Amino acid sequence: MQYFMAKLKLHNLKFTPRRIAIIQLFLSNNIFTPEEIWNRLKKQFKKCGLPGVYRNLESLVECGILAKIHKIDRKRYYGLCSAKENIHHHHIICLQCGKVDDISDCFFEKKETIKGYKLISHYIQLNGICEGCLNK
Amino acid sequence: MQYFMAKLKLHNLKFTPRRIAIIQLFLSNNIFTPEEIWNRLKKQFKKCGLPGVYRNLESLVECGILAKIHKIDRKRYYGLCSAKENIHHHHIICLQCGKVDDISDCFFEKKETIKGYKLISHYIQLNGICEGCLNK
DNA sequence: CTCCTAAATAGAAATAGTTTCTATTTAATA
DNA sequence: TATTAAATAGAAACTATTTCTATTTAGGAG
Repeated sequence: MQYFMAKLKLHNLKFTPRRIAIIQLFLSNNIFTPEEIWNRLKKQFKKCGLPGVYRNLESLVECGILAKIHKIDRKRYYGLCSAKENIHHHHIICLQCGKVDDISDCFFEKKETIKGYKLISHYIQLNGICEGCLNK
Repeated sequence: MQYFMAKLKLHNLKFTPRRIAIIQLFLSNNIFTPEEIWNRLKKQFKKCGLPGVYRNLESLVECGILAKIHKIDRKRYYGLCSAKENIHHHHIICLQCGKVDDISDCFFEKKETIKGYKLISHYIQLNGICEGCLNK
């Protein structure tokens, strides 16, 4: 928790009960949609607004604690991001348990051009089954 | 146009004026959101519904004429897909003119596992500046 | 410990993007 | 030309997300 507190502080964000609860939910290493987070928070806090959840998830991304995960269902997912800040990396998620891991080995990072295009940015999302789930 | 007609036929889709118009818009090689397509179609057809545009774009993807393009702005984009059907490929888009090209050279295609995860699927979106725009 | 201020919050309402539904029309075969 | 599956418009519903306003709170300064 100290680690997260430091990250928040670095970005002038406060260490609120709401945020502690959100971070704790993510410590399971699962990915969640804003609504899933909201449903869980409502059990802990009798007052709890969905817009607040959206805001918190976004600020946690800003300070590098969470990462946005894109799936085909057009919902937003978030997961813990363990990579050092500002280091180019992507994420692989386990389709079974929702676990997220960082992938720093990126084919496109060094490429300057591809098919005549000057590469500016890219987005990679990997989906798989994690070791734990494979061994079940 | 013959080419597209054949693709549509293969999927039991009709060659309607609406679809011809949509395909023609994409022949510029640009990417468009459903709403952008709709705005352009409204000039040609006095009656024209947005749901119909959505349906058409989806069916054109189904038969391999268009590809879905993902950008960060949470809107749906579509672009012409020139790749042969069922061939694993990704897309690179020009951030300046919106041109789309296919990338068949994929680093992850042969990889079976990565970081202990058994790879199931992946999504790659490349953004760059095309040769034409670079030379301007 | 108390005051202060920027940041966080709830809740209501608005917005944006997309989908569903129903009735009508049309393309492309027989 | 008749037939029928597919395509359509338009209205309405729906879902995810954002904006707005007023109130509350965390955490540093004194």
